[in-house]
Amino acid sequence: MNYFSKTGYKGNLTTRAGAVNTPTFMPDGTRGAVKSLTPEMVASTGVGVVLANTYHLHLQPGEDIVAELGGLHAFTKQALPLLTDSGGFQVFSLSKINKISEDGVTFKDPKTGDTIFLSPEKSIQIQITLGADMIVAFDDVVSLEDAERGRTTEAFERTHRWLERSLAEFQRLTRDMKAGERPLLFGVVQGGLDKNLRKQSLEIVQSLPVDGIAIGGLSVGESREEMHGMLEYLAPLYDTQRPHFLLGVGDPADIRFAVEHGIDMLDCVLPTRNARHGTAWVTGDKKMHLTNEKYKADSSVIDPDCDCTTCRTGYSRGFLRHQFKVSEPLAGTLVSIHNIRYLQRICESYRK
RNA sequence: GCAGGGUUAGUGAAGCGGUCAAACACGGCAGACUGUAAAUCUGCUGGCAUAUGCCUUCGUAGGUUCGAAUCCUACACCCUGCA
Repeated sequence: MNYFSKTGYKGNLTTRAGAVNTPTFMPDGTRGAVKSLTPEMVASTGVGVVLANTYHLHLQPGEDIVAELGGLHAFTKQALPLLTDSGGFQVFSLSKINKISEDGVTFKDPKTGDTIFLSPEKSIQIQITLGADMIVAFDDVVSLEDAERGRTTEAFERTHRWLERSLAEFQRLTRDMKAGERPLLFGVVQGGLDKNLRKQSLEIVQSLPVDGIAIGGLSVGESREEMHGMLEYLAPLYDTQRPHFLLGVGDPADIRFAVEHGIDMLDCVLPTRNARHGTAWVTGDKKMHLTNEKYKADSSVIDPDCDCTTCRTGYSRGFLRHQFKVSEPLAGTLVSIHNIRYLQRICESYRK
């Protein structure tokens, strides 16, 4: 029943900022903060790692400023181990404003007019300068539409070439670091919904001296069956000596499925975005729309079985609904705490 | 008292003879959101059936017209000038 015990990472994840129990859900603090939460609030949810994003922090305020202010931990006042995403996802999510070449990707921000260039080397440099404890190789993520146009193979191949470049740059920059000071590098597996490509990609990534394996290119709009099918297919192929990080997943049912199929780490914007939009998860993985009229005079907490700070403090559904209706940011904050805790509890339930 | 302007769905506000159950905004209701261009976006929002349909609405009461939220008359209330 507990597939995790058979395929999951065997040891605790050890980073230079401390050990992390797995499986673990990691909230996204894209621009250096988990939206609407203080580091104390984030810590109260029991999470072990917080993410930040290379693309966003490079654009603003710039990694040099972050470094000047003491690095990501000091800058964000976040003591928990930090993981930066490479900016590879922005190749997908900002595909309308970027241009991909073998060398790297050029982004043109339509708002600021800024042009930024990201390459495997550049992404690793930024992440090292930011001071993250775990970093991710710069990959080429394809959208479903692009996959239909046959870009999957191109992105798959490029991701591996870029991984070798990322790894070389990583080794160059960390050469003089002591073992305990060196951040961990994750390579990314691509291949779209093609099992053959996925298998090859996993073998290539696992053949390299990376510290962890990330599964990318899922949860980009494919069906749940397709995503689960791929996770099920990859599960027996994992090297259990290294942690497996499923990028961008998120939904309680997907987290359960992923963890039961050998995934050790997951990150997602869903708990915080849904929270800001008024949706909480409750026992049974059900969604609760707190803005619904039926909660107007509801004195119960979001989920009586939840041990998050929001539920334990006793904030009522009626109060939360009211704060949402009057657009008070506090509502999103309180529900973010609840949702992150909900996902973390799922992960904790799989730990031995 | 005289002259002029106004009264439109929960609110604000378009419309000024037919294609008007009536733009748009807000509010209301419901939903979506998966490595954050997302405190965002989508649908519905007179009533009843809900697929095309029917019924009652545009201050009130009459009238003109094949046809009125739109034109005319009277009345009610509000605003601005002059008394």
